[in-house]
Amino acid sequence: MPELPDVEVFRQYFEATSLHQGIESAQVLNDDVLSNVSARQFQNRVRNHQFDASRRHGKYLFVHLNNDGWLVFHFGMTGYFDYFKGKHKAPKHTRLLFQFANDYQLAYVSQRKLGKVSFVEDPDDFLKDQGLGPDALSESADLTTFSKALESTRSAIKPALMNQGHLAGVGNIYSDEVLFQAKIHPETKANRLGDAEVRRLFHTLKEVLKTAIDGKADPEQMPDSYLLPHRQKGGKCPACGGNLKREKISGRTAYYCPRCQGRDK
DNA sequence: CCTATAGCCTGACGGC
DNA sequence: TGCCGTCAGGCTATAG
Repeated sequence: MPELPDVEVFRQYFEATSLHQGIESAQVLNDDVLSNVSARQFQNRVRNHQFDASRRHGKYLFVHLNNDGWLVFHFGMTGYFDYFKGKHKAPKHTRLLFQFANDYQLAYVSQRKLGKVSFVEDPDDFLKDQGLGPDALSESADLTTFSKALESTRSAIKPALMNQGHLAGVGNIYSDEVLFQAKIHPETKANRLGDAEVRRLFHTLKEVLKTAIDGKADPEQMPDSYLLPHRQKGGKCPACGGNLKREKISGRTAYYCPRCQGRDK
């Protein structure tokens, strides 16, 4: 699930539920998801402290602890948070569980364990180490940067948009959505796009991500003109009604409308 | 250097 | 019902 819009919604959820709450304890139900700390270290650093700030960059969520240091959540393909009242059972595949003083708990759930949680002193150092580009919705992800990134690669536009080193936050689903809205074929070579197309793509990208966040990253809440709710086998193009095409592009499943999204490669 | 591909991990779904 | 293959909104290490 988690691309930029999803993670932004997780961040808002985290802020609304888990900020400024005394953490009485934390459980590590599966330490596969911890990347640079042991279960014991994790529990010790969290216990009797509070989360007091959050920040998102691309698909990463940073939460600050009031005793210094940040916890970094990455959600992989199947991660999410669930905040619930103490007595209830934690969801299946809960890997980490925070117990708050108000008798609520926050679960970090990750079915496939492709996500990771770690501790960092400085988020900016972490981002640099990961080689991440600017967050797709930030000011520093401007047209010039975007355009340079696309010129620098010979790959297809879809994987170029998903390259976190160029621009952080766009994944498989939203790259399809952005290309559909911009009416660009996903296999078009990134460095062959004309100036006008690059500009259109850039504005579409920002627009789609913002719209998705406004709709809580919920396909049901997307505008009728969006591909997302139709992105399934047998899906029809919301613009022309034609059959959507499903194809593997650099290892990932792409959906697009062959009629609306030209086929100039 | 670059880009493309297999592998990680677990479960859901469809076909036989 | 059971078994098997395929697929899944991410990233990394490795191969070419």
